[in-house]
Amino acid sequence: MQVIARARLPEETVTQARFLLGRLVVRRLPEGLAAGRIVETEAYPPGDAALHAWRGMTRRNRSLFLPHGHAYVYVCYGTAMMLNVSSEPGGVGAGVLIRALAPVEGVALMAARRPGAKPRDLARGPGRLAAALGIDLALDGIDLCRDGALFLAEDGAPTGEIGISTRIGITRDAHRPLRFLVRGSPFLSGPRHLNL
DNA sequence: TTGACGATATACT
DNA sequence: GTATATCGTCAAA
Repeated sequence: MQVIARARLPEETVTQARFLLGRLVVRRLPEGLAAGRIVETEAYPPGDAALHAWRGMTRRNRSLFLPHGHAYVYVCYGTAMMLNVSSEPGGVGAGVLIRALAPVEGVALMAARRPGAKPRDLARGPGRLAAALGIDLALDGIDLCRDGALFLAEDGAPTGEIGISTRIGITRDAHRPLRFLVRGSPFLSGPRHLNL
């Protein structure tokens, strides 16, 4: 398992969203290591009306304007935390939402943070994934291309076939095919008919 | 299996 | 006051 260096991570938003499929999100918790393989992402490229940075920088979305490979963590609907990877050069403001993980390591640690959840549901959905890995606002803005509390890694495993669909839960620019997924994964969120 | 609903942080009208 | 990149719970079918 190797940390993904910034030079290896694609800068362009859609390219990065596809690249991240099959890669690992690694979290260092006090109790130990927890990691999951990314099976679902959504791209929010520059100019997209559903992108938080669309109307400019605010205190919440400022991490989107960091150079590609930094974490943008925010609270959605007051209760769920969302993990994004910033994309594009510094100052542009764009990112990729991580929507679902296949648990790989530290499954017991994730289960402890998601009481009552079935193994398949541990990190199925952006809010669930963040809860399972103990991701909170303290991690907003950290560099995901360096070994630390939270980072991206790869282990050379084949990604599998990639499927494409419209994004979930948005209204503006809802028709754009910017959701990417690993076909056939049991850990995908969203309605089945979108997971082809 | 599907659909409605409330919780509630942040931004915008 | 209204909208939102969600989730868990509950009820009906």
